[in-house]
Amino acid sequence: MTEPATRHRPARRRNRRGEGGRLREDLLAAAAELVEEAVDPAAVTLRAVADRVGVTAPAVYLHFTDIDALKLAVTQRAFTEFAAARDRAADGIDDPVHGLIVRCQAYARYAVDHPGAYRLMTGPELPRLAAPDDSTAPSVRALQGLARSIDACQVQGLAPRDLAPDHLAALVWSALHGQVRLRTDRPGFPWPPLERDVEHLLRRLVGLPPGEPPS
Amino acid sequence: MTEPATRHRPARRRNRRGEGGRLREDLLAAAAELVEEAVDPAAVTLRAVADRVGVTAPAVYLHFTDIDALKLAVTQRAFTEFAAARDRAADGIDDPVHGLIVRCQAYARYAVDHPGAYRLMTGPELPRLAAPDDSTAPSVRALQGLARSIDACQVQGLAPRDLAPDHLAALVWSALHGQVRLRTDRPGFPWPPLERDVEHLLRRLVGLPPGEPPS
DNA sequence: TGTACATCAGTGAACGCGCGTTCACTGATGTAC
DNA sequence: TGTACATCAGTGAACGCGCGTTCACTGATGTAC
Repeated sequence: MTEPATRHRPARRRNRRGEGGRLREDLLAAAAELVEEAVDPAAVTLRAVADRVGVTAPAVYLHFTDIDALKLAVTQRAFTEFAAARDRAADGIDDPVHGLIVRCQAYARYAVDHPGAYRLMTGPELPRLAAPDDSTAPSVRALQGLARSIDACQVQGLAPRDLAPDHLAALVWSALHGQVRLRTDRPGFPWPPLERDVEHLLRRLVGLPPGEPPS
Repeated sequence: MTEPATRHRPARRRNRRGEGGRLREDLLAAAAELVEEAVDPAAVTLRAVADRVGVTAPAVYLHFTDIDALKLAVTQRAFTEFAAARDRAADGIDDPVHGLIVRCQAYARYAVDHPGAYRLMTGPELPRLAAPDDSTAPSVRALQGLARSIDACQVQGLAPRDLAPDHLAALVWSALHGQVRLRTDRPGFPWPPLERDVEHLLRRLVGLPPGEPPS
């Protein structure tokens, strides 16, 4: 079923003295690759990561206290990249409605294109890896940003005030999450284009006025 | 971290001749229990199931060809129960709007109350266990039922026809899925009451008229 | 009603596997003199 | 400029564990006579 982990270990040169830290980067990159390739998150093992880098298993302990620390580091890096992708998409957009839609589209696009990282960030594994605060903080911050975007639309009269921005943000977030997870887990289903669906969700949930598609 | 699997094996009497089939039921029940208890689906192992029943591991092979067959049987049973719970909730309701809302609330309620079974039914594991048709058929059938409910609302003029029932059904399904999965995976978040959120989602996505809450 | 026997419902021991983790070590390389 | 040496960046072998799966077996029990 799964390939044995001891395969294709590439030739690798030992780092020079003082450059041992490079292995840390290599391990993170390899782990991120495996997270994306593996359908089953349990397939991301310490030995598989070490093997992909071309190093023996104990070498991982030079930079991480255990396999959980490595996974947590991968997750934290993913959160940073994820947030950056959303910021990049909304960069320079002034219209709050347009900005809200584009941000949510970027959310869904990144998640669908990085299903492994997204699973790690939102799945049941993170609470086990991180302290309660660390595991919820990034999501809570993203949610607050979403609530602010919705509030901006409401303040400018572009959306009705019938539900609090916080509450709407939670509804939108969960709807986006469902879109992403179902598309990832049921790829055989004839899904409509992602960006259009996200726009539909937003317009309907937030009550945005109909307008030309932003993308 | 996890309890060793070889714990608390209860005293168990061997079944009488001709009643060996009871073990099959016991195994299914024990596996379903473990599915609900385990945060990590990988913790539902053949040995853990056998141990819970009070039987040695090889006894499982008396009734299932391998561990995947057991998991698949658990999943199929869950699908049946899940559908029955929705039917039960909507039983005797004539108003299509009310029926639609109640059905979706029953969907979300069952899923939140049986997170393990729901994960098995909608997660990435099922496609590996079952043939493509078997893995999508129950969801597709449920989705068609949802589309019919939405269509009924549209036909009676209780919802706008601005989006096809199929498309709306997919949007609603994914939104429910997101609600359920996030509530399950981030239980620390201050979620509003589930039934109210489901009603909000439906009214907004489908465009139902505001009305008194059905529950 | 009593007994031999076939069958049924499992058991017990063993296998190879990959896992995370430990420990003592090695060999290249920068640095001090 | 040459050399001794400390340090760095890993290696290699081994551990105990739980896993799924196999195989030969055993002991209770229903049935045929």
